[in-house]
Amino acid sequence: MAELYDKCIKNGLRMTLPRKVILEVIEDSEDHPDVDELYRRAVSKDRSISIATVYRTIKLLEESGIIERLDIGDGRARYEEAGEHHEHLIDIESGEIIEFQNEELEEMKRQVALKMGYELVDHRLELFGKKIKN
Amino acid sequence: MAELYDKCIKNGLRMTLPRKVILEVIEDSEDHPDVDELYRRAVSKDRSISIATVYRTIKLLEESGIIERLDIGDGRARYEEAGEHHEHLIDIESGEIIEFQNEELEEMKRQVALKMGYELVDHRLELFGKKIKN
DNA sequence: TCTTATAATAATAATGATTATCAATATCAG
DNA sequence: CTGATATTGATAATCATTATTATTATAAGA
Repeated sequence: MAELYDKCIKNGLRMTLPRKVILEVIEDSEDHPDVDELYRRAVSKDRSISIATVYRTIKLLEESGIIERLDIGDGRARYEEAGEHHEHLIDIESGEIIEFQNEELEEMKRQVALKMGYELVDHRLELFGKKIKN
Repeated sequence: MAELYDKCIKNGLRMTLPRKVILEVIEDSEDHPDVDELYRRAVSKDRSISIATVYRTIKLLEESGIIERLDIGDGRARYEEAGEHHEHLIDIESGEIIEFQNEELEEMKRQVALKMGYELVDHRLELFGKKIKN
C-alpha cells in the first residue's frame, strides 16, 4: 500500500512524522498541486507542519525521483507523483491540466535530439489549448 | 531596417529613448539573454536606463508578440526576438541553448491537441540532452 | 528499552526575480 | 509650443523559494 513510503526508505530517507503526512497528501492527490496547496492539505492533517518542511521534503522527493515537478509557466512549481511518463495539455480558459501520453511523440523527440548529436536526458512539453465548442 | 521599431509603432507603443535602446539590444542579440543580461547590454549603450524599465519594456514587447519568453527551468526568464517558430535543445553540461525546427513534430502536437478536443493555441517544448562523444 | 549522535523540524530571516509605487520627466496630438 | 498623459528612474513591495538556527525527533547501538 504505502508505496511511496517504501521508495523513501529505499532512498535512505528518514521517515519522520511530517514526511509521512506529506507523502500521504501526495498519494491522495489526483491533481497537480503547487507548494502552497500541498502545505494547506498537509496542515489539514497535522496542524504543526511548517511550509519550510514542505519545501524541503518535496525537494528531497524530487531528487529521489519519487515526485515530478511540472511548470506551466506561471511562477510556481506544481508536483505530481512520478509514474509512467506523460505530457500535459493546459486549458487556457479554465486552467485545467489534462494528462496525455503519446509514444510516437516521445520517439520523435528522442530522434530529433539524436540527429543533433545529443542523448535525450529529459524533456518537457506543454500544450496550451482552447476547447473546441461543438 | 528598424523592423522591431515598426512593429512597436504598429502596436501603438510610444517610442521612447529607453525603448529604442532595448529594441536595439534585442535586435543585436543572437542568443537568449535573461533580464539581467538585457539590462547590462542596455546600460552599456545608455548609462541611465533602469532595470525597472527593462522589465516593463520586455513585458510590453512580449504582450505585443514582438519578443518571446523562453523558460529553461532555472528561475529566470530568457527572451528572444519573435520569428519563425522553433524549439530549444539545452545542453545540460554546458548550458548552451540550441535552436531547431521540425515541422513533423509541430503537426503531431496540433493533432494530439485536436484529438483531445482542443485547438492548439501555444506550445512549449524543451529537450535536455547530453552531447554524444564520438 | 534507554542513550545519544545526528538529522529533521518550526519559525523566521534572507534571497532572487519580478512587480508596484510615485514623484519627476518625456512624448506626441493638437 | 503646450498640456494631458504615458513613461521613467529609483526604490519599496511582493512572491516563491532557500538558508539559518535553536530545538526536537529519529534510529542505531548499548
